[in-house]
Amino acid sequence: MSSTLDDVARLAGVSPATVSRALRGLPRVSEVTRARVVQVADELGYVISPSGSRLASGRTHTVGVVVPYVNRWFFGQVITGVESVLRAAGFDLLLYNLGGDAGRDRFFAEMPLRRRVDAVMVLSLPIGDAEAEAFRALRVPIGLVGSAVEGFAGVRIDDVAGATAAMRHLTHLGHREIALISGGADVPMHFTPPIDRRGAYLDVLDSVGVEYTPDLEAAGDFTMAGGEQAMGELLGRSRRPTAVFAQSDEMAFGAMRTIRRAGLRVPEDISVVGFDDHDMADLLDLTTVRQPVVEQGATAATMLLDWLASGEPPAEPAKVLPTRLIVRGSSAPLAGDPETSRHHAPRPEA
Amino acid sequence: MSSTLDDVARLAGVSPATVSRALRGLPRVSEVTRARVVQVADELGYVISPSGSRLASGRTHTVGVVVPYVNRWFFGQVITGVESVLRAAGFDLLLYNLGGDAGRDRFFAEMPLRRRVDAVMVLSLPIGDAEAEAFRALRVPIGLVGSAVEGFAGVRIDDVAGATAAMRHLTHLGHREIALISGGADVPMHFTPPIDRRGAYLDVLDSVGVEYTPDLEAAGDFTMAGGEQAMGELLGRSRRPTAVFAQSDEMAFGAMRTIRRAGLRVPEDISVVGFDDHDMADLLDLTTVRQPVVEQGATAATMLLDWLASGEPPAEPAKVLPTRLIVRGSSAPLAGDPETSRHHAPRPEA
DNA sequence: TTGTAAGCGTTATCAG
DNA sequence: CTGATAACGCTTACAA
Repeated sequence: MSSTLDDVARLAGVSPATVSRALRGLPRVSEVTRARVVQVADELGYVISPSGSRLASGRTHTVGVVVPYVNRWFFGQVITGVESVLRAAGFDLLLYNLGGDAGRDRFFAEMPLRRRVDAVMVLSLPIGDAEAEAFRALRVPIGLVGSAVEGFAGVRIDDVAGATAAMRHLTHLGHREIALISGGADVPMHFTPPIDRRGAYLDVLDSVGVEYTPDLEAAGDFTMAGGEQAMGELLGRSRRPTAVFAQSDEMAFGAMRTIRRAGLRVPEDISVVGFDDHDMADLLDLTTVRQPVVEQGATAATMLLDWLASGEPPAEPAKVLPTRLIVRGSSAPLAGDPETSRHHAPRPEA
Repeated sequence: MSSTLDDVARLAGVSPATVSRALRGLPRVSEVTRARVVQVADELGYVISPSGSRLASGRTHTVGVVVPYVNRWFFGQVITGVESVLRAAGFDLLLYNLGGDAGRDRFFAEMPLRRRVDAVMVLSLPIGDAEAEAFRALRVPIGLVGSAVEGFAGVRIDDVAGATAAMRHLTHLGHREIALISGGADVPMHFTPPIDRRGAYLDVLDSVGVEYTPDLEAAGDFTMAGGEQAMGELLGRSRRPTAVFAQSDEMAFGAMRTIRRAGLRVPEDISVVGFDDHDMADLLDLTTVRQPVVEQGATAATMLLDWLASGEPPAEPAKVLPTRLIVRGSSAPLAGDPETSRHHAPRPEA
């Protein structure tokens, strides 16, 4: 039904080998021959057969993209960045959505990418040594967003700096009773964002002479529902915080809701700061730490393709992109704090 | 480096053909032979070469998934549904993100799926005759979510019913000055959701004896920013609506923000109803029409795989999934309406 | 039930 | 600069 390289060769009056070279833009083909071949090819509507090409060359021109949850804002953004770079380079994107622990286990048990990709991009997936080893066993370039592993290409943000900015913002506003809504409980060693953000929380507290107390920490699983619940726990404890730092915007959204349901106001009673600058953060007037999400995906994909093209893994272990504190209406000076309250002007409701 | 089918054959002391049959679970292989082959195969860590298999069989075991914007809530959900079905069936998912008009044009100009997929799933993409023809030219089963085209497998919701429920809800609350925030201006013939929803708007208005006026309609492009702007236009006109029906939740979110920024309250001054039941709808206390999004993806994928397996296109032109009105706090009786106000109890803030 | 052998559509090596 | 020719790894009649 559809025409093959041999068909093109026959009609152009040259050998298949020449057609192959001509169409791929290889040297050692005279321009007149190439022109003829190209013309015949698109007269015939010739399209190369990927299977044939892959079998013969050994390269798939495909990148596997492994993502925990396609349906979460963050991953949709990263994929957008990755996709545009891959597409522009003529690579196919094979999507693997893990979607929870079951899918994750199945993935690592079967490693379905074996023999079908030239490289793999892993998006913000908590990775331990075993997982890193499983990827390494594929013997293809691996790119990471959000974590750094020796021997892989990585792009991340400076989580410490971002979280520090968020926390300093709160302490400058006079807050001292600051709660933390963290991610999950057990994060593998190579997935540092939750650890780094928590570390910054502790350090900033320490820098203003406040002692850490577990009473002011709750886990929110990086989801809205988790944030909602975590905030519930926090409000149920003895000391009510005057501010909350959530490790992600979605958790912050959940927390804001719980606060309001409890009859309290944001920011008058409790200030809330998130992390990400989610699409909805502006709408909900949430103070947050903006990170370049699409760009992380694009940058990581670019590094991966460079690696593929050069054969050399990237020199730098992980590229670090900047974050920026975006102050909105969900954070305000501590009520009655003499130091800061005179700077405070009321903001319009979102 | 990695072992081939021939390696397995040699070690198992059988022919390559037998290995092929044994590993694929085909009949006409004795159980003892199959057992031996399987054992040798995983001793060797044998993994089939997709390229070889594809070239020989002509089937790619891959489905191309074409999506307008991966980073929008709706599409992330649909992809999740599609992915789980494909993965379970052992199919690969090749992702094509159009990401706007430029990408869309490039896609249709190049049709990069040619020769690389067994079937295509098109997610809520506005499709005209030309596009439908382009897909048909691939000569593979095509699945659609959100539109119906003759000869394609389709899954959609009853947009008329959904929008009617939303509009009736508003008219029952006493509203008569109801604005519509519609999608884009130019929707191709085969992409009916915006048309159907608008039709329902007109019909319900008509059923209560209200005449349509363009003053009460604005386009929001199915985005939050678009909804924000559309609401701005509506408020700038002579007649201020007492209620707004937005064709998507994201547009509704934007509209709510504009309303509040204008110093008005939702629902006291203006009721707002959306469409989708977006993750954030509950948080923002938005009355909306819930549609089963993940399930639409899963159902469409299932139909597509059935078609692929049987060779028969689905009998029914498009499967229709139900919607359901979810009443939350963003809609309330028309202020001062004697008919309905006695039923109204105040709701807690979100 | 199993084996033989001819492809499938490219690429790549090596002559010419 | 161009052409034979041998892979690449598997599937699938067709035979046995």
